[in-house]
Amino acid sequence: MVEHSARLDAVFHALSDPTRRAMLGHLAERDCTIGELATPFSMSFAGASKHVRVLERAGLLRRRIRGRIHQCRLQAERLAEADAWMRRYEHFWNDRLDTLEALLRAEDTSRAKKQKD
Amino acid sequence: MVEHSARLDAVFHALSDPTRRAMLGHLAERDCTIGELATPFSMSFAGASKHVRVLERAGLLRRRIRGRIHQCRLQAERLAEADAWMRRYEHFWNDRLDTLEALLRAEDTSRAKKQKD
DNA sequence: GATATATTGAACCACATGGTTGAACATTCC
DNA sequence: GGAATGTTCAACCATGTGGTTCAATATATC
Repeated sequence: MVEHSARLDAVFHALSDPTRRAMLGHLAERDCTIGELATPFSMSFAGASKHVRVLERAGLLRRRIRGRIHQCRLQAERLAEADAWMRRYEHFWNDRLDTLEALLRAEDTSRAKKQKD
Repeated sequence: MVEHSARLDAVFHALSDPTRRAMLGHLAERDCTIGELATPFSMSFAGASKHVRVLERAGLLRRRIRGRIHQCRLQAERLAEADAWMRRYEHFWNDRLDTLEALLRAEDTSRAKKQKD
């Protein structure tokens, strides 16, 4: 497996802040300028700019500078990497369902037996 | 939607450190004591203990104290929550494939046309 | 050229982080 | 009881974090 480690560090760190997650939410609907990303949060422009840079360094958005406007676009490949990491644990959170399913199957079997008897 | 925000903060923060991700990797294979979690990393016992607490507070592991031994078990529900959050973006990282597919289809169509001509 | 707009940079603050060390605690073993 | 084992606590350190403010830069508009 490739050495994704530092990348995952950056992505998970970027996602660990609710402001940044909300920014990604906005970017999911449409491309945004820094200003548009800043205004929903009662926060200084410079503060928002820092958050955007964290997202950018994590590879979660791409910035296109057109004149004085910085247009940001969601870039989800790194999210995919992070998701791939998480899915290695998928069967752990499905186990309860699996167990339940097994129980139901066993119940059916015993009921079928009873009917035969 | 429920207010998962603080939980997601904690989970993503916990995942943003490579040592902690590796610890989860070990826990995925078998339950471990704090000592077993600490030894693979050239790190003090107390340091490992801190990491474990971060994972515990994020709800990613459960600790069962039996005498002087603290047995840790992976608990993946919170991973599932984080994964659910990420999958809202799933179509973004599938878009490239979709686009490629569309291009291939278009190419086929135009080739078919040429053959007709 | 002057002014308004969009963004970053730099300096700062309070606080959290990842790490250490050494002492303390609790339990098990001899 | 005494010694070894497994773990945490407390204090400390260097660095990073999320936030601010104010100045600087670059572009657009009048």
